[in-house]
Amino acid sequence: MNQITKNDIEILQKTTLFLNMSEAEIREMLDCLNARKTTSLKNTMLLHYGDFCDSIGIVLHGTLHITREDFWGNSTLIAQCVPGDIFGETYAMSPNHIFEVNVTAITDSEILFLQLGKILSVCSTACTFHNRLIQNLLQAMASRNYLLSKKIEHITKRSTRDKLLSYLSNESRLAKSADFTIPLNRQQLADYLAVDRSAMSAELCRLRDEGILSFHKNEFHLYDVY
Amino acid sequence: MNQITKNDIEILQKTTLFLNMSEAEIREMLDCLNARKTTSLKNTMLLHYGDFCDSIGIVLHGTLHITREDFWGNSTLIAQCVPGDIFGETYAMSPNHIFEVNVTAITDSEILFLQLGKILSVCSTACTFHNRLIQNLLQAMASRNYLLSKKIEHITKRSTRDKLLSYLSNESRLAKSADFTIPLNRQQLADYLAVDRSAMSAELCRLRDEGILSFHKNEFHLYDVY
DNA sequence: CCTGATTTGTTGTAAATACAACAGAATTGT
DNA sequence: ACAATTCTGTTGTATTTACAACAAATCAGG
Repeated sequence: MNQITKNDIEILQKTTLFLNMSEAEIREMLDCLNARKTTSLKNTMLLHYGDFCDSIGIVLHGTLHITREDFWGNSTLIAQCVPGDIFGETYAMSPNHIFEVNVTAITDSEILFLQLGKILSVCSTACTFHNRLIQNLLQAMASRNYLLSKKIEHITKRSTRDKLLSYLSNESRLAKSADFTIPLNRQQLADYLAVDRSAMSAELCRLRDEGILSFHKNEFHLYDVY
Repeated sequence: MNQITKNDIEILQKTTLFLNMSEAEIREMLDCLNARKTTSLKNTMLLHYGDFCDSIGIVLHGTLHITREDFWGNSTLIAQCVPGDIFGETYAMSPNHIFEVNVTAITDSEILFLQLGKILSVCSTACTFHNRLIQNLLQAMASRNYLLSKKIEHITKRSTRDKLLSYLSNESRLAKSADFTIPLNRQQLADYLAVDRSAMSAELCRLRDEGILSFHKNEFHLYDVY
């Protein structure tokens, strides 16, 4: 079993799950959660489709790719996980605990696994932070849910134009202002909205020319016209 | 305060949250969760963007529409809720508890609200089913998460063809067979994949003609060709 | 069995999008 | 300051998709 370092703890302290807990508190929790720290070398698959999985993973170092293969064997990237990210909680919470994606380390990586069953049952040592942890886990899942719903909302729109307006409208709302800065560059935005970058770029300019919005780099402004 | 009827309990018993609990157990829980049953008349908005919301809703009767308005005031349907469905858990679990969508009763409806804070803190009466409820809530959120992720996976594909193959490939996997029946008709599938029905129908036939799959009504078969 | 309603497939056309290739702007590292 | 690299916008073309309108098939009820 690998030792959990002070550095690891610092990473955990930045995760939703252990936010604002002290090192001592976290170490107590890890004990209680039957934490296992594992290492995966570059380009090795650490979790496979069909694996039994009752634990959630937290990336400590490195980068993981979550992928899925279709009927014909074509692989698609679903998510990329970097230090601090949680993965597998959906499958760990599913009734049969069967993992339905592949997880591959694309660099040498360290991952911490926490046994979810231990989180759910009140632990015998009745550690003080148990409730906090449950609350944090629920919050993390709610937050993921929120992000997924938002993405679906944008991506479901039929045209590139409507996808852009849906996304920008939401960013404006977040900023509570018609002026706002988006955190994605053009390529990232195109990937997020599942459209072609150059076509999207052209559409943005059309929206600008029609006086619906204006932008300079990543700063946008929406005009209240109708 | 409206009375919770035996009929209401029967609906609750079919929800993920209270699955397999007895009437007595549920009534004890409801007390502990500060449950409020409310009535909404047809076409009234019962929750608004910006409302404070620390409770999750369960539909007992009627139909609700969850919608969102964009910057310019255009409204989009996000989800439809029918008896047994849970809603609002994402916002109830968010840090600031601010509701970001609108909920409208489109028929006369009855809704049960459960105060989420009560779920999270171990209740003073230490009711036996508290842990079960937390576990069920986590499972419900995981399950929603799973569905959202799946949808994103399909819908992110650039062409109608790839969306179809992604969806059908997954259904085949669920059925553990190259033969399977899908639970959606053509219009529903088109809506789910965010494409035009007739274009999708045409694409399905093209896939059939190319020998990639075959179908009869909602029964499909995928061919293992390359 | 018949009728009307619903679902599914078909086709042509207009519109939107992807794709490819490139030019200019901005950024980074030296 | 310069070169190399990345990012963004532009344009033309081929492809894909939406849309509309309709035909065929299927379904539901009387």
